[in-house]
Amino acid sequence: MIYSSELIKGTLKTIVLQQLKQNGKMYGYEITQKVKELSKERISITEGALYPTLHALEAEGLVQTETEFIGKRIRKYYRLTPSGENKVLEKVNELAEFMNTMKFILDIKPV
Amino acid sequence: MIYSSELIKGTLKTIVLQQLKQNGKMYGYEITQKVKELSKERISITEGALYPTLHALEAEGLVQTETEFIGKRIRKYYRLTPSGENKVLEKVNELAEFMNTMKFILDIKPV
DNA sequence: TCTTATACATAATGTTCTTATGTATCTTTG
DNA sequence: CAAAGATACATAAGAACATTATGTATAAGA
Repeated sequence: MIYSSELIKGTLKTIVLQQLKQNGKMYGYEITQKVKELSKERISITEGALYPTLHALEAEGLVQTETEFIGKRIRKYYRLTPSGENKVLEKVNELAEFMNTMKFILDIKPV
Repeated sequence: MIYSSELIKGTLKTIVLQQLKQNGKMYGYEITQKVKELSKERISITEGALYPTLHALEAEGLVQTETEFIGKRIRKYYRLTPSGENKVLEKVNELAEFMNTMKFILDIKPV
């Protein structure tokens, strides 16, 4: 079952930042594949969503980039800046608390 | 701490439907107050978000309304239709699974 | 050689929220 | 008793963020 896209809304930045935290440096396409794999095909990050998000994170100073050439093909790596390191902790904590609140409100039993 | 609004995105319909399931019938303002109370002030549903959502749920046939007068003031009660009863189960299950997937991806430890 | 995968990016569009505004009644407080 | 705040509905303009479509280009596999 693929999660309906509206659920991803609001969590995309957090997912991206946490992936960068866990893996040091990653390029865009790699992030989409990693998230697809981790979610067992249930979360697909579209390119139209990912790239603007990465550019926004860079503009906010939360990530920095380095460009590499693999043969002739460009590859743009992203990694967290120090302020990105702080931000990811905040974002993940907030989401964790939000999910607990939602479980309470929706009366969802632990598995 | 108030949850940043982007987290609510995509979960509002589910929250509203589940409230109606738990409480039988409710009016709009009552839903905002109940959710505020349950979330310990951390989730505020704005009227600009709530009323269009309720109207959309009605247009989709998931809820039906009955209007009451309290003195001279109107009060519009919403309750689930049979198809709304099915939908709320779907939506809550999907959200529960999504949250489990997110916990896994974000490496969030159980409390 | 053709298709699929890799890899970036942007633009038009759609959805859904926030913020602002509007109307009106009821209750509390100085 | 007048003003302020709470109750209760609703809509419109604007912002935010995603989808879908499109574009460019290289690499790998059938």
